[in-house]
Amino acid sequence: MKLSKKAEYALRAMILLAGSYRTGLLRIQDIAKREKIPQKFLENILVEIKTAGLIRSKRGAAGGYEFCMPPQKVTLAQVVRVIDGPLAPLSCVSRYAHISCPDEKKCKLKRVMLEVRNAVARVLEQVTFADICSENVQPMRGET
Amino acid sequence: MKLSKKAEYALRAMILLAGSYRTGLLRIQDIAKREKIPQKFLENILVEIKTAGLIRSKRGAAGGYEFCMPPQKVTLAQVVRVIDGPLAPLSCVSRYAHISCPDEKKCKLKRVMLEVRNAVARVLEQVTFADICSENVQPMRGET
DNA sequence: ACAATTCTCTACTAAATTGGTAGAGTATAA
DNA sequence: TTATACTCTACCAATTTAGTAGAGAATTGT
Repeated sequence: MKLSKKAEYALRAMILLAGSYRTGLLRIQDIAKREKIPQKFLENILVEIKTAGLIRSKRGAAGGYEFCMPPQKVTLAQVVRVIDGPLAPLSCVSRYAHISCPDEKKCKLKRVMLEVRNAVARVLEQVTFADICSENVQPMRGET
Repeated sequence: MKLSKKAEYALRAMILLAGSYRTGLLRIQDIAKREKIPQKFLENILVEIKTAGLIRSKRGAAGGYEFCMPPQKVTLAQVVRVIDGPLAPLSCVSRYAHISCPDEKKCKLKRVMLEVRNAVARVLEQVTFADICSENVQPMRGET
C-alpha cells in the first residue's frame, strides 16, 4: 500500500510550487535543494506532471515551473495517479483502469477492496494543494 | 497503492480456509487449484502466514492447513501486514514501522497520509474472514 | 551576437522487488 | 513401508524503482 519515493517527491515538489503560485516560477534546483531530492530525478518527475497538464514551465534564465491553475483546483489524488497509477489496491476495483475480475460474482474480495479504494480516494481527492499550504491547520478526523 | 499478487493470493487462500473452518483441513493443492494460484508459490505464502501465527498445518496423508482461531478473530489487515508490510503510504505514518520524519513539524504531507492510513486501516481492520465468508451481503458505505 | 541559464530529451544502469521454480527432506496415516 | 502432504533451502527471470549522464533547445541579459 506504499507510495513510491517518486510520488512522495512529486507531492513535496507540488506543495512548494503551490506555495509560490503567483509569486513566480520556481527552479528545479531550488526545489531539489529545499526538499533534498536528487535534481536529475526531479527533472523527470516534473516533466511527467507537466505532461499530465498540472504544471507548466518556462525555459532559460528566469525560467522555472509553476501551477497551470490555482492550487485549490488540484488534488493530491491527481498527482498520485500520474506518478503511481490507480489508487485501487486491486486493479479490478479501479475506476480508471477498468479491468474486470475473472469471477465477477464470486469475488468477495472485490467488495472490500472497493471500500478501501473509496476510502483512499475520499481523502486524496478531497485534499487540494491549497489545503496543504494553508497555515491554519484543520482538525483531523479519525483515529488519534 | 496496490496490493501485491502475493497478498491477493494470501487473502483468497485465507477466505477458502475460513470457509472450511471446523469442516476440516484444506490441502495446498486444492486451494491452488480452486483459486488458480501456482502451488509452489502458495506454499511459500502459507508458511509465512503460519509463521505469523494465523494458521496451522498438519503434515502427511490427511494433512493440510486450517485457521488457528475462529475466522471472526482474524482481519484482512493482519494478513495484508504479514505479506505486504505496513498499510501506511509513507513509513513515517505507520503505527508499526515507527520511523520518524526528518522534518517532523514541517511535514504537511504527514497529516494527510495519516488520514489515508487510518482510512485504509478502518476498513481492513474491521473486516474479518468470517464477514467475507458470510453469504448475506451487507450494504456498502461510500461511493456508488 | 553571445554567453549564461534553465528546462528537455534520449539513453543508460544498479539494486531491489515481484512472482515465481526446483528439489531434497520430514512427518503422518493407512 | 509406501504414498501423501507439508517444509526448507536455494535459486531465478522479469519488472520496477530510484536514480545518473550528457547533449540539445529555448530564453534572458549584455
